[in-house]
Formats: sequence, structure tokens, C-alpha cells
Amino acid sequence: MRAVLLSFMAQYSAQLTGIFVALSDPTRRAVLGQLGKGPTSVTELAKPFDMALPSFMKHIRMLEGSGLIRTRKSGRVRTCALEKKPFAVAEAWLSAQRAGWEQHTDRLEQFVLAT
Amino acid sequence: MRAVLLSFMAQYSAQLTGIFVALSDPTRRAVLGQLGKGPTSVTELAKPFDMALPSFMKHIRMLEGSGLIRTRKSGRVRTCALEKKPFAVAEAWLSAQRAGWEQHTDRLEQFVLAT
DNA sequence: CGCATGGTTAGCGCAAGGGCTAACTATTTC
DNA sequence: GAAATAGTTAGCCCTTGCGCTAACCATGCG
Repeated sequence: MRAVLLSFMAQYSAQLTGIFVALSDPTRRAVLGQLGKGPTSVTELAKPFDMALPSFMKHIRMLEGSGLIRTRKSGRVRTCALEKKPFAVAEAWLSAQRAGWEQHTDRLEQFVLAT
Repeated sequence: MRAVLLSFMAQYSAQLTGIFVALSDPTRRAVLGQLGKGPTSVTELAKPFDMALPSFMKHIRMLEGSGLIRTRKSGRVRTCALEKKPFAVAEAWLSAQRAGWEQHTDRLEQFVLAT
């Protein structure tokens, strides 16, 4: 029961870590901004950046690994699309922090914030 | 004029990078959660973590470097306190993304998101 | 004064991040 | 079928992140 909660927390924390790591690079943030306009192929996405394709692909893989984008290959072209849920996860953590500033009363919340 | 905007964008992007890097570590997130309850000394903050002090201090320095906390030493004890503005910066970027999903019309916004 | 407490500095080790080139595979397209 | 296009794989380099120990101030207290 408590073990279940702890395991949930561990996964949640790992997911948060992945998301924030992904967001911590300007190239990846720019890619996300671009994908906000709609699904795009890798080569198309890479165009604005002065970077070799393999390097760029690492960013794509990292974005996909964190769940921030979804990717599908049809024919020889891989198309990337935004995945919106992880953004909500990040926003939720931030607003949980904010919530913590105001009231320091809820014990479960304290446990969550502290883990 | 345009150069000014570009320079602003560069700093903004660097700040965002710093913030997300800082948030991408579980220990640092936990510290922030703790600091939500009020200012705390380094040793006090370090207690829950099975980590040597110098290692822990690196996290503190990184949090301070990103602007997420403020730090002041009086006597032999260094006290850390939350700095709330950077949280707003992160939230602003996330909500700008969200805004980008809905309408792709504002040209300045596109420029901002893409940089 | 002398010792405990709270940080700090220096240096070391390992893993991961972010970039590259070279070479290769798998589709289209002409 | 040959050549261009779109990714992929492998391997290398260098920097940074995150942990450690050992040794060193600096302050507070008995």
C-alpha cells in the first residue's frame, strides 16, 4: 500500500526528471515550438539548425524518450508529433510547488513534494 | 532594434536552460519542495539525503546559479531561501507552448517559440 | 583556550551529454 | 537499375554532471 505509493512516486520522479532534462536544451525547446505548429519530418525539423543529422537525431530520440514527442516512420521518412500530456505533468509539478508555498498543512502533499 | 530583441532572446533562452537543468535533478527538486516551507540552513537541508556535504553543496550552488534560490551566510551558517520568479519564467514558457498549439497566427510568438 | 560545528576547497573518478565523421541501409524517383 | 533522398549505426572527442575523500578555514561554545 505504502510500497505502492513509493513505487508510483519513483516513476513519477523519473518521468519528471526526463521531461526537465529534455526541456533543458535550447535546440530541443525550439523543436517543440516548431512541432506546436503540427507534425513534421526529421529532416524538415533539422533544417534551421547548423548540426549534423546524427547529432540532431539524438535530440529527437531524447525528446521521444521523455515522452514529449511521438514518432512514426512510414517509408523512409520519420514524422514527429507533439505529445501534450508531459507538458501537463511539468505544469502540475510547478503548480504543486506554488501550492506548497501557500499552505504547509497537507501532510501527503509534503511527502509528495519532498520525494 | 532587432539586435536588441535577439540579445534579449539569447539571455531568456539561457535562463530557461539554467532553470530546467536545475529542475532536472530529484535531489534539487526535493530541496525546492523543502524550501517551500521556509528558509533553511544547508546542513538542515542536507539531512534527508545520503550524500557527502560537498556533493550536496554542488546542488545548492547550481540552484543558486539558476536563480531558483537565494543564499546568504551569516556567522558560519548559510541559509537558503526560495526565489519565486524563475518558477514563473518556467511556467510562462510552458504556457506559451500551450498557446502555440491553439493558434499559429501571431508572428512574434512564433519567432519567440522558435528561438 | 580548545573542541565541535558548519562550510569550503581541491582533486579525483566515472558516466552521460552534445557534437562530429564515415560508412551503411532503405526508399523513392527518374 | 542508377542516383538522390532520408535515416541509421558505429565510433570518437571533449565537456559537464554528480558522486566521493581529505584537508582546511571559520565560528560558536564550554
